[in-house]
Amino acid sequence: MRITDSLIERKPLVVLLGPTAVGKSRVAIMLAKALETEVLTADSRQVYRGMDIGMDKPSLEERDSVPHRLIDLVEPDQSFNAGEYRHLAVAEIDRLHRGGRLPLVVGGTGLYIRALIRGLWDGPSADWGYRRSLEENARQYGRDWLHQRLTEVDPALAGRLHPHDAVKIIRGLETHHLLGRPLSELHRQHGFGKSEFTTLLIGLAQDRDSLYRAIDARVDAQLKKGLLAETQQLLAKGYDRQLGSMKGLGYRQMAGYLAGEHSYDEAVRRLKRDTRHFAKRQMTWFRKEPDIHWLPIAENESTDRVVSRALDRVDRFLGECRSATPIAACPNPVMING
RNA sequence: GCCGAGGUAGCUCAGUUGGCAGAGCACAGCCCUGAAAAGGCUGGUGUCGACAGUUCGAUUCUGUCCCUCGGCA
Repeated sequence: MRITDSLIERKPLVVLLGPTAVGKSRVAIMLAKALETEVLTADSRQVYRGMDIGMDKPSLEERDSVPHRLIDLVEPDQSFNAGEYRHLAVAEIDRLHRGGRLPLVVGGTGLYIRALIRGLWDGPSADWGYRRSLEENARQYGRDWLHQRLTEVDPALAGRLHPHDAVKIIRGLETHHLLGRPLSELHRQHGFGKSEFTTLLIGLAQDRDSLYRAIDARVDAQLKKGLLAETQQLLAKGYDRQLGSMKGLGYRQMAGYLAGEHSYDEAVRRLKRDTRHFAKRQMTWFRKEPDIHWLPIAENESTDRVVSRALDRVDRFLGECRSATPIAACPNPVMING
């Protein structure tokens, strides 16, 4: 399906999101075929090469049938972040638009999706050397030391963050260190207010119990496919357990077992539990995201049926977009990002 | 049937020398602007097995009963 130039001007974008194990990837492949487009993954973990089973990447056959972009971008010991993601994703979307295609973004990383459709403040990425020195100081002077430092340079942000939330406190200190300005002020200026795309957000929703059953089943399937062996290979290549990528679900728990910290059964129990907790956090995030069109799906509902319901929604979206003369009348009102 | 141990939160259990019950796990709610599958916060009313007695007051003491698990028959 090609879309017309007048439509392309509006930069239409379809995003398929939802918690882990809800079946996004399966639906996405069929949706992409129907729309004659590609799958742009919005998953902070599928960017790592060699992490296939744990990150539940689509199979090679699936990737053969429909091009998947924005996966396998870096090695597990390389850093990646929301800013890079946005940069690359915008380029892919642009490429598809130029070819008259409707871009389809699929994923469960809430921040990446938000960053893509509403932007990020224009700041520096991580300074790992500085972060490590802050962590070292925190170890030496106590848990509240970082928070006290942040109170000195950015009291507004410090007031908003819990004293134990070291990751976000460190980002605030880092920004002040690099730019000399409080992060809270830069955030306020950005405000997530602008969207450069006309976006349809489709959320796949499943009732909690059946989603949890799906998670358990998927973990069992991942183990069967060789999650443990994959973890061993990654460790053997020298990827340390402390790496962000190795802290991903699956590798973290398997590495704990391999290090003799707990039994295999305990690793499996933890993996299932942690995956449930993760799914829950995803749902909390998405609940707050505005303008998501939720598709409730039944436990035994076929992928075909879900896809056809999603396609109906996409058709309606394109129709609304087409008939709307002023851009503001599009379903997801946009302000063109100057 | 007899002897022993036990019945307290969804689960495993602690505890109350008698004064409106508490941990771990599970579960739920939430925060989030370049680490985001990361990181962080919050949440415990539960006929303390049932009934009766003693007591100002019983989940705690006493009695009877019911149930579970061992052992002996």
